[in-house]
Amino acid sequence: MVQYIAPPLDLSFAALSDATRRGIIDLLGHGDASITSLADAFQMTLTGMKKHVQVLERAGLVVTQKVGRVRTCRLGKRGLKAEAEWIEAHRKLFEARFDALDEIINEIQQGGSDEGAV
Amino acid sequence: MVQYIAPPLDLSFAALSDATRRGIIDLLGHGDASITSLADAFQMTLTGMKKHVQVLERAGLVVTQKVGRVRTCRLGKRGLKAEAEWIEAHRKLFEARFDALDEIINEIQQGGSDEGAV
DNA sequence: ACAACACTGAACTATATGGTTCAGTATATA
DNA sequence: TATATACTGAACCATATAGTTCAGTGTTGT
Repeated sequence: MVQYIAPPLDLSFAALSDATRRGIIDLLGHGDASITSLADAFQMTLTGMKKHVQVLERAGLVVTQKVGRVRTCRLGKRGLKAEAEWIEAHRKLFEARFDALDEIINEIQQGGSDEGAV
Repeated sequence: MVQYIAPPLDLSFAALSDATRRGIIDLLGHGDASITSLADAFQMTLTGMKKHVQVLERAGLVVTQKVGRVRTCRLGKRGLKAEAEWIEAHRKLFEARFDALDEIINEIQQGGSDEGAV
């Protein structure tokens, strides 16, 4: 069994940081597509589109397969699980932080000038 | 009322694509911090850390405030809502896509020639 | 055989990132 | 007042991105 090194979040978040690439994922969500059709859809040269697809591929978000002269792109099995998990975990941190702040504000408003050192 | 243009997902995903910056968010989730303390934590020059914080600030993920000579960084109120929403919506697309594939595979298998090509 | 098609690779541009050093400015402290 | 602290800005470096053009290669259709 070949060990699959999961592309780190670096690659997937970087891949998602471009609107064209998010659009590609969007489009592939509704059906597989060739490089040419993607290039048409986003008004871009074939070469330019190929680079975007490569970025998505490196991130594991898209897989491609060449049959004859056509390379077909589809969403990767990996999905967005790891990314969703990171975001959710940290969303909780954000909220916890604001709850802590609210407490401090409440304490200050109570009138007690005790150091709100959080 | 000043119109606040929400930083697009481009900026936040790009901000999250670096492990150091994800680490900063992690750290700020447990308490506010100065540039110096962050630079220490990540073994980096002050100037380098300041750039990271600026990237996070532009993305709206972190806010800073300078008091005296110390700039304190904390998590931004904006949170990760928009990012979570994008990820979740597209996670569903990924899964729907695989369900569609499974159906096709089932159909093929009904017909006999079982190419396990997935 | 030959033209059209789909992709690929190299090379080039402009800009951004991730980091540094070095030289400041402003603030706190002894 | 002098010194240390905390940050800031400019300049530099190497690499990556986002895009292009141009010149191929290999495949399909007539």
